[in-house]
Amino acid sequence: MANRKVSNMLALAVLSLLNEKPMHPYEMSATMKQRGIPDVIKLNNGSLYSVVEALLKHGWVVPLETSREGKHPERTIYAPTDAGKAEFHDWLRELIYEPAKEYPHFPAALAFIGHVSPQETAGLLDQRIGFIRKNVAERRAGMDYAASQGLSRIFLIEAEFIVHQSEAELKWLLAFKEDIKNGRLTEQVNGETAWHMSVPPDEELLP
Amino acid sequence: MANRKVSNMLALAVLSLLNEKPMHPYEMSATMKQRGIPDVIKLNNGSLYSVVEALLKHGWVVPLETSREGKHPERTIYAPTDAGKAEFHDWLRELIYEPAKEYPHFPAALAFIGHVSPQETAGLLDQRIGFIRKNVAERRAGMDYAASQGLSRIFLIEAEFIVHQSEAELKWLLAFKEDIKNGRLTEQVNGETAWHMSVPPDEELLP
DNA sequence: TTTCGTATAGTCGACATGGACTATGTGATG
DNA sequence: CATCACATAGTCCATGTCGACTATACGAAA
Repeated sequence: MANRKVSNMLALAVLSLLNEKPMHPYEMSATMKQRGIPDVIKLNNGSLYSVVEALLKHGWVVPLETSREGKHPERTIYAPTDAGKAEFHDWLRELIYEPAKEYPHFPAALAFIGHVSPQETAGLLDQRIGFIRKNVAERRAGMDYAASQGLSRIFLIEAEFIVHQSEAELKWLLAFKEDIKNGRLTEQVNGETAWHMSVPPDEELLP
Repeated sequence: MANRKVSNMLALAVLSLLNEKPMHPYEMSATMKQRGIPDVIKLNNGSLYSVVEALLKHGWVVPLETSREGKHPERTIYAPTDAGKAEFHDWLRELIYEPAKEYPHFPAALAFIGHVSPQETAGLLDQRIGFIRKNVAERRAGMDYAASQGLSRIFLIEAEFIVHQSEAELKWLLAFKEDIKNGRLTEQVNGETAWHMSVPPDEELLP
């Protein structure tokens, strides 16, 4: 993947918004909130301003004018440069066609699940299942409401994806729990149910 | 979720390794690589040393001894404290039962897909599908090899999860492509196929 | 025998991140 | 009618992160 000079995903959102019309950072923030962007891109004040600063430094945006309203701090309104527009289009396409190398926490934690007993693991998985079901229900409700207001499906497509992946995770969690309960991953060690943990003698695991 | 004093997942791996036996950072790094940890936790030199430093500062680990081999730099061997062991167990459990709030790139990019034409999107999705199929095949091969060497399934459980989620994504990508091709998301705008993009008049999208 | 790749072991510094903070105006609430 | 919460607009800075770099040793290839 190309090494983006500004890699924070907030910058993608900023470029997208400026492609619609010039804005000052605070308006970007408000617009993003209204559109639910913070559900998929971590938004916080400090990062937004420093990301805009970075975009400026690399010539993707330029200040158009600065104004002030009453005694509020001064506002700087930014517009995208041609290079900024090109960067946006190129970056967006790359994000779609090339899977990013990411490190979600859950699979990482699974790598150490041997440190938790099978019974306790089953209980923890139950709690996770509860949380995810709740998240899915909430997201579904939000989607239904937005659709009922006349918003096209294409604007909700990222929520569709997230719900789909969450449901896949639910399926996997239930199957994993079943495998624990049915003893397909465990053995009896002096009366206790423990993970079946055999390791090749030489640890020759790198083909 | 509890605010971990050291939140980098590398720290979890470090604590896990030190729970087995005291080590110096370079040995941790080598052991992690041998076990395939870098597939699920981003490992890099600089981060490892600063994470160990942070663990030390917060009292999760202590230096046991420092030694040197020839003219190589000095090595500091660390051991976990009781607090460090407790932190490890608590953190690991939390990661299992509570879904983390994460921001993967793909759904974020989907939120801006309106900026790419339906036809081009279909092409990009095809490329993504190709990449993911390749990743799945490679991971499967690695799992099969490890299993053939006698490694228990529980040590491969994170790879199982990742493959499962990747296959779910593939399914979704194919369905999305179908919806584009069948015109379930598009309309004709002066001869061109474009996304159907209606927005409620008032943008009253926050219930 | 020089050079190349790789293992050993760790340091450094530029940049990114995000929580906390400043300061003002305004509508609501008790 | 005081104060509380929230909107407006942005700054600051302690930490965290990670690529690049240092320096030594050693076997193999050229």
